[in-house]
Parts: sequence; C-alpha cells; structure tokens
Amino acid sequence: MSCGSLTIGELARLTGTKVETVRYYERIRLLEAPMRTAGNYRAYAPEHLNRLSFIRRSRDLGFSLDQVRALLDLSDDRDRPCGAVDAIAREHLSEVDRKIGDLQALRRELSSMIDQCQCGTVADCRIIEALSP
Amino acid sequence: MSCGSLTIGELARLTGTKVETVRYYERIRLLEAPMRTAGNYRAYAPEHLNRLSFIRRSRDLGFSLDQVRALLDLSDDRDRPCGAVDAIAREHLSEVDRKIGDLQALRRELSSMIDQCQCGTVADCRIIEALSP
DNA sequence: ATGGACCCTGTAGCAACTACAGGGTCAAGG
DNA sequence: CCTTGACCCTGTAGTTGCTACAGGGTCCAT
Repeated sequence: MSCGSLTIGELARLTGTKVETVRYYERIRLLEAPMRTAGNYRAYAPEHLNRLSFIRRSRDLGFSLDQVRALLDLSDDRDRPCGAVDAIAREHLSEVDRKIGDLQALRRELSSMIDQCQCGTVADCRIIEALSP
Repeated sequence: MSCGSLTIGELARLTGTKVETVRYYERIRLLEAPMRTAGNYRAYAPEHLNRLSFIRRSRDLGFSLDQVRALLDLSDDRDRPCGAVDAIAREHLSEVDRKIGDLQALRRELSSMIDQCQCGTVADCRIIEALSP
C-alpha cells in the first residue's frame, strides 16, 4: 500500500497477528478503526502498528484484554504517575503466582496417582480408584 | 426426595457443582439423563452421584471434558488393561508441566519489569516502556 | 480479460460453563 | 384450603479471546 500505510495483511504479518484477530480488536474497540481506501480497504498508519505491537506484547505476557485496555489508556497519559500501571502489573503477577501454585499442587496429585499405577486391568487401576468417590 | 433418589439441587450440593452445570453435563451427554418424577423433576439414583463425583474430581485435576469422557468409558470396562488410562493421565501431566514452565517464564519477565518501575510518571515508566515496541 | 491473492461484512463456532426469563411444583404454616 | 417461598423446568444468550467460514468485492500482473 502506498504512502506509508499498511493493509490489514501487512499489519498482521508485522505483528504476528491473524487478520481476523485485527478485525476483532477493531470490533471491540481495542484498536482504533483506520481510514479506508477508495476500494474500502483498511489503511493503517504507523501509530496502528505501535498500538498493535503493544497489545500483542501485553497479551503474550498474559494480560487480559481489559488489562491491556487499561494499560493503553494509562500509557496515553504521559504525565500521570505510573502507580496504576504498577498496580495492574502486580495484580497480574499475583494471579500468575496463584496459577503456578495451583498447577504445582495439581501436578503433585497427578504424578502420585500415575506412580501408583501398576498397569494391570482397569479393575485395579489406581488412577481410576483415585478418581472414584 | 423419597426412595433414595436425589433432586438436582441435592446432587449439586453433594458434589459441589452448580445446578446449571449438572444440566449442562446432561445436555452434552456426559451424565446420563435420570428418571423424572410425576412433576417432571429429575430424580437421581446413587450411580449418578458416583458418576458426577468422578467427573468433578477429574475436572478439579484439570482433565478436559473429552478426557473425562474417555476416563469414564475406560472405567466402565473393568477387564480391559489400564494402559489407556495411564496414557491419558501422563499426557495431561505433561500438559500441566508445559503450562507451569510457560507461566514461570512469564512470571520472570513480569517481575523483572515490575522491579524496574521507579513509580514516577507514565512518561518514564519502565513497564510501559517494556511493553512498547 | 482473467486469474489469483488479497480484502470486505456478517455470522457461527470453540471450551466450559453461567445467568437469566418466564414459567411450573411442592411442602409448610396460617 | 390457600398462600408463600424455595425449589424445579425449558430455552436462550452471555462470558473470553479468538477462529473459521460463506459469499462476495478489489487489485494487480499477465
């Protein structure tokens, strides 16, 4: 596309996003709707590339779309103190910690279940037994 | 409810499930549809309680509904060798291990981001910077 | 002018529930 | 006997974060 603007496919490739996902982000107003060409194609400006990169990076770090929205809003207001940003990140961190803890507990249970399996018949399978009431 | 049968609410309470979830399990044919009373209420037998307890316990251990379905099928066939049960459990364990690894990597990134935050203004916030392209 | 790669809208699907709306049933108390 | 409130019924739509069509239009090179 001419004049430094990008098609949706180019934007998607540059950010490692699927085209449908870009349109989805527009629909839920996470990414601003771009100008259209004469043929009704979306024409993205460099700001859109920045914005979408930010979104992808946040998503890769496991922030929810609501959290990403909040981070985007905050990042636009350059003079504001960044305590709120910190709070979102810390909240997410403790969420991740909780998930890790849950999964580790689950892992212990699962693996002790598996260790007890003698691989005989289902009738005396310790795994089935462990799952039964 | 009389004669040792349970209402959906009783079954739900006994298994720590929501009533809607019990109905959902019936709709997707994970839990067999029970008899009905004269007033069209579901009347669950003790087998249903066993079955649902098994489902809940499996779900709590993070098995997917498809995996639970497979485990239930296997557990019904008492004479079959239990290798298939073991395989499902091991597959799930490695999935859990992968998730733990992913979350730990993510945790490291998040927490180093947070450590760098000086809590000044958004303009020089390291978290926003780390998320920006 | 025609082929193929791309783009458009709109809708439906995934997992695994959860939350109504709008009704019917049942048991206890007055 | 009647009412009240707790429970039950069906059916549908919402949640999160996409993904996958269907059925069309556009653009560019050959």
